[in-house]
This record gives sequence, structure tokens and C-alpha cells, in this order.
Amino acid sequence: MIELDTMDRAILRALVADATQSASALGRKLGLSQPATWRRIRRLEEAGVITGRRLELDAEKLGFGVTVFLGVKLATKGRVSLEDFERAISAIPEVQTVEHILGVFDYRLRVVARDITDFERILRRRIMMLPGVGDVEANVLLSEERRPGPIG
Amino acid sequence: MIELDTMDRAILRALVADATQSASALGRKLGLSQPATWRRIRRLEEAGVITGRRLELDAEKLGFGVTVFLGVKLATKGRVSLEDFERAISAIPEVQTVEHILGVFDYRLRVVARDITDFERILRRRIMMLPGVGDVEANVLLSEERRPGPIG
DNA sequence: ATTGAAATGTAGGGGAT
DNA sequence: ATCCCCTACATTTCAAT
Repeated sequence: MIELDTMDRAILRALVADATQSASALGRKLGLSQPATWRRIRRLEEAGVITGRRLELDAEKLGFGVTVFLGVKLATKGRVSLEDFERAISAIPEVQTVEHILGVFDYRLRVVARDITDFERILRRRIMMLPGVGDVEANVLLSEERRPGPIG
Repeated sequence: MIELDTMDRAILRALVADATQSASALGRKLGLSQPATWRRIRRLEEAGVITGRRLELDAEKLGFGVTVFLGVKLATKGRVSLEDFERAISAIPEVQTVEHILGVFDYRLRVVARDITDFERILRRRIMMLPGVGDVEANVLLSEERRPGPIG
């Protein structure tokens, strides 16, 4: 575990708000030189606090107008079942996120489809064919808001 | 809706895989000049296909070891209820994502907490106090995998 | 007071936009 | 042409001795 001081947190907060700004622009805001800012960012990356920079795409503009969250219960839950399921699901490109969870369901999947017809095809021919799938619950995404979340 | 050709899709695929690479490096891979690559990227941004670049943080390294997905049903679902709920939830910093959904639940929330004790506090004093909250379902995140998702 | 570690600043080259 | 990333090197700060 790494120690984060006030300046590190300020940098993280600023970059979460706008990941495109340069180290020099950020340094000016925080009263720090460009190399000092850059070195702190790199240290945060090396420490694994910053895990990456991700491109955000508009799924609708790409022709995927439907996003569905699926809760999945496995019928049988041995170690092999989990591995089989995870291996099989990696072959479905429409699955954007696989979350292994504990609670009412075993997995949560974020699935995109061109439209509802396309989604039915994915659900019936792909999701339902996954090994060990038991109960499935679906929720259609209407809108989504991402918040910065707590830093320190 | 914008028309995307094969090159646009190749650019998007490459940038989704690695959002840090420069336009020139990307152009070399795709057999395109650097300015041509850069103009295409900017065009994709202006068209709203690329909506932004987001910093990915490791919540655990920030001291938030627990992530929970909450499904929320509202007790009353008029227009005012939705607005009240969304306004109230924006005051809870531990809520990272608010998804308005259609199906078994009305909202899905991604919530981070320092530990289970901290989560209980957030659940009882914050989430359960939200206006109009009915049924709540919880799933604890064990692990998560993000996949590139389909482009074309 | 002195030393050593850590972080900062200035300056400059190389590359990208 | 401008801006940014990145390294090198000298300087400062601060804690511990």
C-alpha cells in the first residue's frame, strides 16, 4: 500500500475530472512544476493507483442502441463451473464487462446489442448456451451517470 | 449518425486497447500519416463517437476495499419521484455510478466503501434514507473484467 | 550540526500536434 | 511554430542522528 499525500489526491481529483489535461497545465493549477507533476503521475501509475486511461465511446453512435445488464446465477458452483463459465463468456464480443459477484447472483454482465432483436439473438444463442447457467435477470439501461467517486 | 469506414474502426479498436498511444505511433501501425490519423481522431471526437478519456483508478489502493452493486426499486414511481431520487443521490460521494434502468429494478448503483462496516453506515444512513426507496438488493464485487466490446 | 533520503526546480533535447 | 514528454543535474527540505 502506497502513501498518498494531499498533492497526490489533488492530482487524482483533477485527472478524474479531466484526463486529457497535460502535466504542465495541471502543474500550473496546483502550483507545481511540470516535471514534479509528471513524476507524481508516473509514480501513481507504477504504484498501481492509476490502472490505465480508457477511451469512452458512445455505443449508440457505433450502432449499438441497446445496453442490458444481466444478473446470472449458476446452476452448479464448483471451481470448475466458474472457470468454464468465464472461459466461455470471453468468446462473446457483445459482453463488455464481466463482474464476479457475491450475493443474489454469481455474475453481472454488461451486454450491448444493435437493437432488441439483436439482443434476443445474443441472449438465446449465446448467453443461455453458456455452461452452467441457471437463473437470469435482465435490466435495460435507460441512462447512466458516472460520478468522480471518493479519492481520500 | 456518422459514417465510419474501416480505418475509423481500426483507429477506435487500437485506441480502446491502448488510449495512451500517439497519433503518429497509431498511424505507423495502420499505414497512415500522422496528420491524417490525428484528423480522424479529432473528427471522431467532434462527432461524439469518442465522448472522452477517463482515468481508471484502483479503488482498493485508495483505501476503498469494498465495492457493492445495489439494485433499487422505488416505492412510488412518478416523474417527481425519479427527480427527487436522482437529486438526493448526487449528494452521496460513495456512489460512483447511477444507472437508470428498466426491468426488475429502477436503478442500479455502484457504491464503494472502506470496508463492510463503512458500507453498513452508507447503506443505513444514506441509501435507505433516499426518498422513495423501496426494495434494495445487494451484490458484492469479487472481481471484474472489462473487455473491449464490439466496434463495428 | 550533519548526513541522507525524497521531492522540487531549471534547463534542454526529442517528438508530437 | 508550439506544446508536451522526459531526462539530467543542482538545490532544497526535513527527519534522524
